[in-house]
Amino acid sequence: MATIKEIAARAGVSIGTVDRVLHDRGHVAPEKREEILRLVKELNYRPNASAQGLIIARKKLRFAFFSLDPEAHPFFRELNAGAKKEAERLRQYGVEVEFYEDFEDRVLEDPDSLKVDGVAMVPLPQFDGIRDWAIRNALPVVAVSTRMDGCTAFVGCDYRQAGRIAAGLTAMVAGGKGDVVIVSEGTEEITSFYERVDGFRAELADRYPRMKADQTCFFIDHTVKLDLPKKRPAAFYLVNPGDYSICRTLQEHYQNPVPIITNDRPEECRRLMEEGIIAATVCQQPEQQGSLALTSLVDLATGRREAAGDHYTELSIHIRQNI
Amino acid sequence: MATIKEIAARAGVSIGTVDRVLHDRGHVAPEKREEILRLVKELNYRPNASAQGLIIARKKLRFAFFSLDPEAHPFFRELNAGAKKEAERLRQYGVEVEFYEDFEDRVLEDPDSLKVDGVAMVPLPQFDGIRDWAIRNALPVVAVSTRMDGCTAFVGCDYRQAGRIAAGLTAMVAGGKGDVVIVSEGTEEITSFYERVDGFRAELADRYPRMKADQTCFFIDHTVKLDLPKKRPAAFYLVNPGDYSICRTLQEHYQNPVPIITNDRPEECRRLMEEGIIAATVCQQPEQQGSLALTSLVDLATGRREAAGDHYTELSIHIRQNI
DNA sequence: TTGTATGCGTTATCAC
DNA sequence: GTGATAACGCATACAA
Repeated sequence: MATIKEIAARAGVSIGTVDRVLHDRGHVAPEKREEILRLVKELNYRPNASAQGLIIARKKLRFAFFSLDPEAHPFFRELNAGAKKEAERLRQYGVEVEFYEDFEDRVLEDPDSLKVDGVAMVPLPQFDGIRDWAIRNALPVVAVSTRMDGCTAFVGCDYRQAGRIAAGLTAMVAGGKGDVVIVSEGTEEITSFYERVDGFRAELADRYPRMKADQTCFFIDHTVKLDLPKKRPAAFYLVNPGDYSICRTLQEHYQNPVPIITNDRPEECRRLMEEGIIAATVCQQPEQQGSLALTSLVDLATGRREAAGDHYTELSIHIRQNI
Repeated sequence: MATIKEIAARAGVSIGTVDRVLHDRGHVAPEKREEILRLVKELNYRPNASAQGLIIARKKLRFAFFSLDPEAHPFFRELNAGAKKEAERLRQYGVEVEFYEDFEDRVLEDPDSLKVDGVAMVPLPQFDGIRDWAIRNALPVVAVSTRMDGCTAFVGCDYRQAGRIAAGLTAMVAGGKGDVVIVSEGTEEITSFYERVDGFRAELADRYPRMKADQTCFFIDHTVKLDLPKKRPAAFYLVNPGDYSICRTLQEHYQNPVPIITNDRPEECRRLMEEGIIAATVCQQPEQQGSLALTSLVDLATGRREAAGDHYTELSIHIRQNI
């Protein structure tokens, strides 16, 4: 591998001059500049990543990760786990990460006490203060799982596509025809809900003309029973449930069990797949989202502007054979 | 982050002494040793990865990757691409990788001309000479995609599990009952073939008593037609095809198209999924295999013995909505 | 048994 | 406009 030293030697200059050319800092004679750039190309020079890492380490970068306790929703267990694993890896490069998973934390009222070079957060109203503070201080802000105004980068999945994939799976289990009932917890239509449903219906309309999903049942504490249609549907699409045990209720409602397609796969979901109650699930890789949020922050804080923008995690399909 | 220097300062010794303790090289007074270990724990010391990378870079590691031209099988296109991408990344850490994709290469007859610190290879008889040479010279050998005697590590998927997943998908499209016909190219029963079929049948036997897959049809140039049963099967399981266009032949053979489940997803397979001819495929992440083979080699060559053994890539499911 | 010096490749500062 | 040099954290050879 070519080094800066080698290029300097060949060009008959010092490493300082090479460095100035590489970083476009001027103060270099045009002909020397040309010669150096020629050598860079010829030797296919790439800066040594370890050496650069050592330089970055002396910046002593610190970041804050705002999320929620897994009790709020199983999604956060995996998200936080992924972020913490990545934080441990980044620690080996001299980067530190603080985690806030609690609305009670006093940092929320006193953002100035945060001594960090950037923040990642799940967009929740409680964190708006932190976000605004970060934007005012020109610090990078990464939104995780849902988009947010004013953020530097977004890490999450394409919920519409997730809905489309769920539709494809539903068609598989239903033989490409019949009525699908959409089931969801609570009543509020959050982004992850309506984008998935939107994609789901769009895919049915585009590719499965013999299927439809007109009815939506919301439940709280399994009271979904009341709303279920008399006629056995071809499948259920269970959108972002916090509590998967609703599946048992759905399972027992008709003579023949109705196949269930759902999203994500926390522990409870895995068990139900194992039992054959959930036919398939579409996952958004929450652990990867946690990890990616932090690596994006590092990239942004070290001036890699290409880290700004959207980062989509892959959507994976799981059935009982690849839980 | 704590550094060796900080630990040395706190323990009242020099960094040389701390280093000797960390690497268990002896020649340290017991009480100093204890104190240093205590501090390491207390400060949760982790060596800086960039600094270590800089040390590794001066070893000027070189590896050789033996594979085949994509013409031999589409699998190699993705495998090689993944390996080359990783090689480019490793180059930033001062590691160089040579690629051999040709049986004609004269290195195969003269392994001693290889100046490398380890090799990765797809286990093919043509590479046996290289493998034996590497073993004689105590160099790490990584087998990719198929296991091999004498290798230090294996990178690939669990073909039996792949077969089981394919069975699960087949059951989904077939409604959990009916006869499945297994279709495969050529006549030779290579590992990837029989392990997948083995897993496929085992899964049907374990979980889908109303299904079976007794018949296997081998084809060369679409002559499979001759062997297909009169009665329309519930599904086809197309095992490791080099040429996916056989799907069109299968597709047209019966009045109603029979759903096809297959493995892997090179370009040709993606197109057929797009058209709705292939219902689903189980993929072994060939790109990740290429990448992982090289990172494992680096780990082995730098003394991380835990890199020895088996590395399984994830098995992913793809349908037309997540091609 | 212990400490010191050197170098890895890059960045950045400073003197000329 | 240019070059010399220190520093990042670690490993190691060598001196004491």
